Amino acid sequence: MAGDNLAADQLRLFIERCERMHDERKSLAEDIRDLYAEAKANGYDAKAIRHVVRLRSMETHTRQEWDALVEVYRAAVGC
Amino acid sequence: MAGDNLAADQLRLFIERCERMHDERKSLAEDIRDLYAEAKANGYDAKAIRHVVRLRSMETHTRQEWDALVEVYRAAVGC
Amino acid sequence: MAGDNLAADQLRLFIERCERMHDERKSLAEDIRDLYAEAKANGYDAKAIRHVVRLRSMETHTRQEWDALVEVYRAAVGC
Amino acid sequence: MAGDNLAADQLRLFIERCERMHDERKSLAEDIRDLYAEAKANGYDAKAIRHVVRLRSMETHTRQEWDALVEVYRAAVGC
DNA sequence: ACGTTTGCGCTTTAGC
DNA sequence: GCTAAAGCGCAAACGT
Repeated sequence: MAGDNLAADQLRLFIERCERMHDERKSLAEDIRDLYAEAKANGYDAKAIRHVVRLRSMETHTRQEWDALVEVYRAAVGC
Repeated sequence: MAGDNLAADQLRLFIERCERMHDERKSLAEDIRDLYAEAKANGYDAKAIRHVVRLRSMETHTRQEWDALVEVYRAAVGC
Repeated sequence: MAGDNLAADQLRLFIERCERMHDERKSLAEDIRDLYAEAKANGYDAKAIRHVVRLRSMETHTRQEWDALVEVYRAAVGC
Repeated sequence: MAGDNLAADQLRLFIERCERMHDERKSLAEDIRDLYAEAKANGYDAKAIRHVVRLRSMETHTRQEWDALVEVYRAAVGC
């Protein structure tokens, strides 16, 4: 029946849209990896950059809380 | 010293480029999430779609692995 | 031939030893997860504990270098 | 204050427990590494053994995934 | 809302 | 030394 084909087509189109977006995400992840490789090639520490990016993505007060918590834990073990 | 400021500026610019790409990735993740929400709103099963998308990409990977394994075996018997 | 059987048995035993050790590792990983769950239940921040454990696993001078580097990067972006 | 010291001690003990388990895991990883080295020394192909071990565990996983997918499809058509 | 489970990306190690 | 693979941690997603 035509209605079934139509429904199947709509579902197929939806799935294909999802696949395209997943591909985009994968592609973007590769671009990010390339950027960090470029950072490394220019003498920067990629791991440290990632760390700072993560810190900056936090809200200010969240970051301050995190810093304080880590200080407490480090003090507890003396390092 | 001016050199230090220059170096710090370059580092800052690099980190900001990284941040922008991370933001893009986050934005894309939200888009994907929205797409699945739209699927759900249209009566589709988001989980099933995710499963199918994953299977399609996984089969390729499995096939590649199989091809590689066959290559190993062929090499082992020299043919 | 008996020699072939012997050789095959030895290989099989070896593979089974490998599998057992992989299982042990998996089991240990579960134990670690449980421990962090217990930490959380007692009001500790599991993520912060992981962070400190990682820092402590570094050599002292490596950790100091890491701390210094992060300070430089954080200063560059002002956070 | 004494209460603070007590709390810090408890935290320290917890972190040390975590560290011990991490050490155990690291030690086990080394044991596995040694086992593969022994395999190589005995003329076995370590890579092939790893591959076989991985395949054995993967097949189980794949079968489970397949069973789950069949369940989804059966549910979709109500049988 | 919470805990569990799963997928995804980063890190590190092994092999070439 | 570089590329490929595997372990590991984190975070989002699903069910309770």
